[in-house]
Amino acid sequence: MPELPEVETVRRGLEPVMAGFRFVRVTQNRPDLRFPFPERFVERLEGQTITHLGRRAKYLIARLSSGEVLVMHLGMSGRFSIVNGVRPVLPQVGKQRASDPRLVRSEHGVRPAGSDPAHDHAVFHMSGGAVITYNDPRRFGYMQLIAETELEVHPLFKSLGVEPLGNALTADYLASRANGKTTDLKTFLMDQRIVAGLGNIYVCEALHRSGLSPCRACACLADRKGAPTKRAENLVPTIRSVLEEAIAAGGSTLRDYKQTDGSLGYFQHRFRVYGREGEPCTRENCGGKIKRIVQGGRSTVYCAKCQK
DNA sequence: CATGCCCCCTGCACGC
DNA sequence: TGCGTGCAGGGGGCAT
Repeated sequence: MPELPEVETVRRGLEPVMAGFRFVRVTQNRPDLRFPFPERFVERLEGQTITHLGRRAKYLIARLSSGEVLVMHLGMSGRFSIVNGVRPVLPQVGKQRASDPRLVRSEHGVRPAGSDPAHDHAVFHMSGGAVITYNDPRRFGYMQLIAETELEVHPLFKSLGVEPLGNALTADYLASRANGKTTDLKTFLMDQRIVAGLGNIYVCEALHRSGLSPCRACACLADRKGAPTKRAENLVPTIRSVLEEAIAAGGSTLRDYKQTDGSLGYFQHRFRVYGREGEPCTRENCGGKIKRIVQGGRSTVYCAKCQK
């Protein structure tokens, strides 16, 4: 699920129940996700107040009163869900319970439909009453505790590129980073050391909107003198607008629900290439056909007719 | 230092 | 119905 717009959507969902509140109780249900949970994870969180909940690239960053920051990455399938301190009301135990459509049976017993307790890896009970559950079937996500003073030099952050929605993303910047490189444009934009927060979907969408082929050499963003080309000038606002539209739409929901309150993002309905392999190009009067190729081990979808 | 490939893990859609 | 295959929003680590 999560590229920058999804992570930002999650951040906005969590902020009202995390920022300014204290971890009253923390439950850690397994030793590791992608990496082991930090040493004494529960102890280092319980009692701490979150003074700020921010985002850098695809990371959520909770600043703690202890001087540490809790860094959370959602990987491919990580999700947070919030229950506001009240247990969901379940119907009576008995015959009618088994047939209640709000409930399902699983190896974990009868549980609310849509819940997935097998992959609830951490639970935060906040002082405001919210119960925040981190669920991640694939466990590509992770959490780290880092001293706030070391955040910028930490290996996770020190080589991150610019925020695509910040002032640092300019045509000049792209040109200077792309100049002389032989990488293709798609892989270049996916590289978190260049632009931090873009992922497969939004790179494909931005390239289609800007009419640029993902196969083109990224060096096309700079001219012979290293100055930005028209392509670079065009690409920057396109990247921004795709991300901004996606955030405004609550991100994209690909499989089940995604936002912290369980509601759906709906930007996926505005994908112009992603998930449209084999379909006619969505560009007015193009008439091309959207195809899928593999670049850097990841799928790229694009229209070879209107993306040059 | 840069690039390419494999891998982590689970679930789901698809074809037979 | 059941099974095998391929694919999925990310990115670390290793060989070259």
